[in-house]
Amino acid sequence: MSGFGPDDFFLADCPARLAVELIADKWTVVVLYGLSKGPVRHGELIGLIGGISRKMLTQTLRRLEAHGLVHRRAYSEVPPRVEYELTPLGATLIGPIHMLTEWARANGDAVLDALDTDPEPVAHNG
Amino acid sequence: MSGFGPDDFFLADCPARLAVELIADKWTVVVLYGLSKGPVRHGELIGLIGGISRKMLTQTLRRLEAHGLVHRRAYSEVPPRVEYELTPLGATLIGPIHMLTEWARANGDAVLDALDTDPEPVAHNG
DNA sequence: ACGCTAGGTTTCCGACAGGAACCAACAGGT
DNA sequence: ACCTGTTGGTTCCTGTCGGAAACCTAGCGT
Repeated sequence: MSGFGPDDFFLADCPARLAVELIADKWTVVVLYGLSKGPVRHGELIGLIGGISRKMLTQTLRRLEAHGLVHRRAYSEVPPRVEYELTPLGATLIGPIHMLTEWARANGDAVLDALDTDPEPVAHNG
Repeated sequence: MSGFGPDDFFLADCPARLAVELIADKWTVVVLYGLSKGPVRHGELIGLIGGISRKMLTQTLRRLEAHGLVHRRAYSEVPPRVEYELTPLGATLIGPIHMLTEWARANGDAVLDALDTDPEPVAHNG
């Protein structure tokens, strides 16, 4: 009746679930989007992504790097220069990510409108 | 230079960013996936989604409801029965969500493999 | 000698996730 | 009449995490 197969990533620790939890994160989607058009520097991302802190950006990039989605290229220059780039595996995410961002662009206003419209007192419990 | 337009949802509080942050969340993606095939009861989702607690499920559903993506239908029966269903707006998310879950199914193993393979000491700073 | 730049880490504190226990409402058994 | 089971939800407590600001490293220009 459920319509789902038994391996449908509902199991808490299956690889698919872990993969989703890796990218279903407040900053990860935006960072991946920022990387989707080619190599970008740390500082560029800081300036590009409004509201992110260096700490969270580094943390997010490290996690993606550890999972093989992002490659970190540090040049031995002064001042230091570091570029981040999607790996081939990471590049397979561009499609899904862009679908999400396109959806957000198309429906962001509707979602915000609902916040003001919905509050009819519906009484969730008694 | 950047290749991004100025409205490219990098601004911290633009509707697109808020919409992404609404669904880019540990549980939200899995819950939306659980709803993607039709109305589901609260208890069904609890049994279906490994690892989620009643509290987090309720919280996630309420947030989606407030943003107009999910509709809550409570039947006045005993014991109580509550069904959750995607709204038309919520249904527009099925495509993006399924792309994500398909990606996760296809690449989950690769992502986990990278965790064991990568740890070459790369020296991120000095 | 000093400050600037660029990437990163450390410190501190408030907020939130998560689990367990509790609550409400009524049907049905005894 | 009383107790129990079912279902959905909330409350309480604690550990962890996010976020801002300060600090660190290393060379180059002046």
